[in-house]
Amino acid sequence: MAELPKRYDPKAVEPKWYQRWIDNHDFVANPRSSKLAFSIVMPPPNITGVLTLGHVLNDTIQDILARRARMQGFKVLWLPGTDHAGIATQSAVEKWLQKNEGVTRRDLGREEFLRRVREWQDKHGGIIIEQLKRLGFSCDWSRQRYTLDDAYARAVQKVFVDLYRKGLIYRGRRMINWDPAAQTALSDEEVISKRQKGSLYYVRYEIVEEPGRFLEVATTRPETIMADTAMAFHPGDKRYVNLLGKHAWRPLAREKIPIIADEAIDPKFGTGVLKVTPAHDALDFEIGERHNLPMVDVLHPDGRINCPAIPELDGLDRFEARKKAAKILEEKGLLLKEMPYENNVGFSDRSDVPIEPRISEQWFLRYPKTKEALAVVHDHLIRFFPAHLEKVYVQWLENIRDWCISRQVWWGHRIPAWYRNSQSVDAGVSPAKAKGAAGTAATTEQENVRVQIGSPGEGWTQDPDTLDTWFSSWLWAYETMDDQTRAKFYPTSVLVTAPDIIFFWVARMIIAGLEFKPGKSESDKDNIPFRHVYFTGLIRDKQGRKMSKSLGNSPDPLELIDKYGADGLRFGLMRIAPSGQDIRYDEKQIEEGRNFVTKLWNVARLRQMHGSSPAEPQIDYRQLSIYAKEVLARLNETIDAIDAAYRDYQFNAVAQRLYDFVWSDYCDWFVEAAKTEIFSDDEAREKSALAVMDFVLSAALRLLHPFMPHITEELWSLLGFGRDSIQFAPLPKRVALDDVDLANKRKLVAAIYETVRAGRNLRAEAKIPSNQKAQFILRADKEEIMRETPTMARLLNSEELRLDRRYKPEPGVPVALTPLGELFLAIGGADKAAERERLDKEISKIENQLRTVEDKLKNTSFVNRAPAAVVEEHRQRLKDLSAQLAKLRKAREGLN
RNA sequence: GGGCGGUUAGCUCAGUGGUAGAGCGGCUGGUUUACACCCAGUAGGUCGGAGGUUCGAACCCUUCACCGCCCA
Repeated sequence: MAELPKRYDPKAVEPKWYQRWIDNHDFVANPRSSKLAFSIVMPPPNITGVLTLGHVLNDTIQDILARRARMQGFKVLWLPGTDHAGIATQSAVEKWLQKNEGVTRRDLGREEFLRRVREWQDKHGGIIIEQLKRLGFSCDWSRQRYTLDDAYARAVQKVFVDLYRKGLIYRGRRMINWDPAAQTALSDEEVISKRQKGSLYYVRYEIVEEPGRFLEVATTRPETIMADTAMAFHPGDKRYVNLLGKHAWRPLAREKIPIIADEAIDPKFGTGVLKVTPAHDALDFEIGERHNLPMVDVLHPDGRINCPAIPELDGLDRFEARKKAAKILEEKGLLLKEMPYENNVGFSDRSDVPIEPRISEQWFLRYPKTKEALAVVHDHLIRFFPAHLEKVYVQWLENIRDWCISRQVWWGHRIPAWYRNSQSVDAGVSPAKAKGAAGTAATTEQENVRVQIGSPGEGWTQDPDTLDTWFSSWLWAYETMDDQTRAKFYPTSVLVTAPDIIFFWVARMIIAGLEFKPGKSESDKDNIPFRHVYFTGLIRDKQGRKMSKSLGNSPDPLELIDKYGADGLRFGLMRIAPSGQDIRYDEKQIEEGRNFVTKLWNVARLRQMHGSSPAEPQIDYRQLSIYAKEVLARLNETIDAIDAAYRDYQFNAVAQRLYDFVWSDYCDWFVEAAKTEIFSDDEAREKSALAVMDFVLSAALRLLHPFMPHITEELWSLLGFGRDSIQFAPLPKRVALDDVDLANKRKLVAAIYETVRAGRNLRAEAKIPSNQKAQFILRADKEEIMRETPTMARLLNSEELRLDRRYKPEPGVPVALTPLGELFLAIGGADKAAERERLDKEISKIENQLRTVEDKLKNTSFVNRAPAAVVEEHRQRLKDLSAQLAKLRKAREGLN
């Protein structure tokens, strides 16, 4: 067997194994397999995207689940793919075109622009997939899908047509969220409300019927005054009742507008009077509908003012116009005051600019199956981890509103609606067209509109708009699978995603599954898209800020892989990923992951230096040292703890347990103790120790494989464990440790390790350098430790550990109390003063502990009411502490 | 305004009723034949504040403060 290189080199090892796994088709899911199915669909990254730490976190968790399931004997499908990301991709390409060719998409025209996007997609779309592969992810790449695949696109169109025929999709003229930067409508979910500092302007409107009398209004948006079509107050507001039915002069674009009363007005806000601007505010729109007010739109789609009547404002950007309008009012003496003001403004999740509420004709979906979607989560057909996110989901579903699904974007799934007259086709972009009443399915179901896949024939023009990207990705859980695959792998086992897309994606996928029923029966159980949803945390920087491109605080995972290896990055990240909480990222933690990988490598090297390992390590229970029994018992505990943590998706707990077991239990204690045997002349003992090393190492590699696939495969292969890939090796089971004496043996080991710690402390206190051998004497009366003294001496780095039950130390010889007896550090010329000080410190520590226990036991209600076992435990502690104290005091007296 | 998380060592976080923990960082000593990406030792905490329940509270309850998220 080749010697292991002194250093582990992930750069050489990781690509080698990944290529081999791919060549062997190890990740391909065969739907005809007789094994039980385990499946995950990967949340598809955007084709515009590059790999972020968020992807690493998310997809590493999926890989861990997939790899563990393979080892548990499941047939695993992990289905990858990408998302066309309508607005994001279109914006990216538009930006690129503007920068490099100085042209807009309208300059190019729809066909040419789409050709350019596809070009761009072919060049950039695969980048993130290749990046994912560097992390060792075990996706079935033969099944890679794209939301614009032909079959997938047909499915999206079919779903649209079906929902339309069911009357759930309709076209309507409604108040929507308009993104003036991207120039498209958005759904409610894509609007993020942010606290904004601005001004509250107090404006005077003169009463038409009572010249000289004014109505005062507080508004944050003076630039929309030209669109006011009424003034309104609360019907119960006594200040204004006498004005009802009269009129006010609109101060900009001067015109008479009625004064009305409406319940929706908050009499406590501002002056209690509202300027009603139905075309530019959702609440005002409702008021306008109730009072049959005209709607005046004074904004261009890009957010500039559209009001030729006022040349000073016409064409100005809305925010410049706001200041300008205030100035004009001030000059007219109609601006009373301007107060600093903070309010919530809706921002576009896409462009990060303030949204304009705007009347526009769009396509909407009335969500089906909302009750069922609530029930499947409530009844735990679908479980959320962490569970508290169920409440967020419930809250959204209970207040659900129709989904605006059309986008004024060219890149995406074009809406399969056709119009007979091409002039009425500019849907959405111009709010002035389509003058019909508020739309319903009935109004759109005219002979001039057809909803179907493919053109009805000549004279028909397709709707120019595309569908919200989420209207395609809500089918991702099953439209990515062919029939056979679906029969085997749907519903999927678990979805791993971030909590910020719980509405965008998770909830909508559940609804889609329940509505379209892709499962093998009609029952909800067979049609839910996944059984579990695990929500990861969001990764923040050291200061707790979100990772963002603009802050530049987002590290490049590829650089991290170069520095620390994919396994190091994966493990480091997993160890700090608590369930349901955000993650503070610090590169130090990735470094620790790398260090752990190195530790594993080195302990394997040590093993390998002592000869080859058998393919299937066996242990002979009768030959086991007490240290071996201890480490095997700890292995059992680790296996149990890991199982429990996996059940709750506590990946950080799994990682931490493995880290502690390998580093502390195995390397620091067992291996060090076993060196006595490994280096001994007794061949049987050496063989037994090496067998235990192999046994535990083999188990640890398998337990670690899902977290760090490359190095575990490399070591599995180099050490010759098993003939096949570790990927399909069964996970280790608990070792049968049926020694009736196990508890006593473990107690002895604990006492020995405790004694070693005490001795090391004595050395350090006595300032004996680590490289200098020391002499210890244990004043003990336990025969059973006789044969353990060589091991203890090794662990203490001492020449020897002498047992002497009658040992009489010179005054000043440092002593420590251990569970095995008094341990003396034999040094010449002991420093009496230092020892005195050390003992005094020790004595007062014990005295304090003793006092606490005594006080408790003196408390009769404690003794009477606490469980007997607890009281007994305290009594025992009292005994132990008293004995220790007596010994310490005796040692201290000798120094007087 | 409603809802949900969080507040434990300098930092990042475990700990869900019975003696406060880990890693990192700090300090001390060390190239001990697996590992300086390491080994050994060590300092450091009135568990956000105040009440309550209990023999006993970091943990359960109430309330307040601060930080974060979601929804209006």
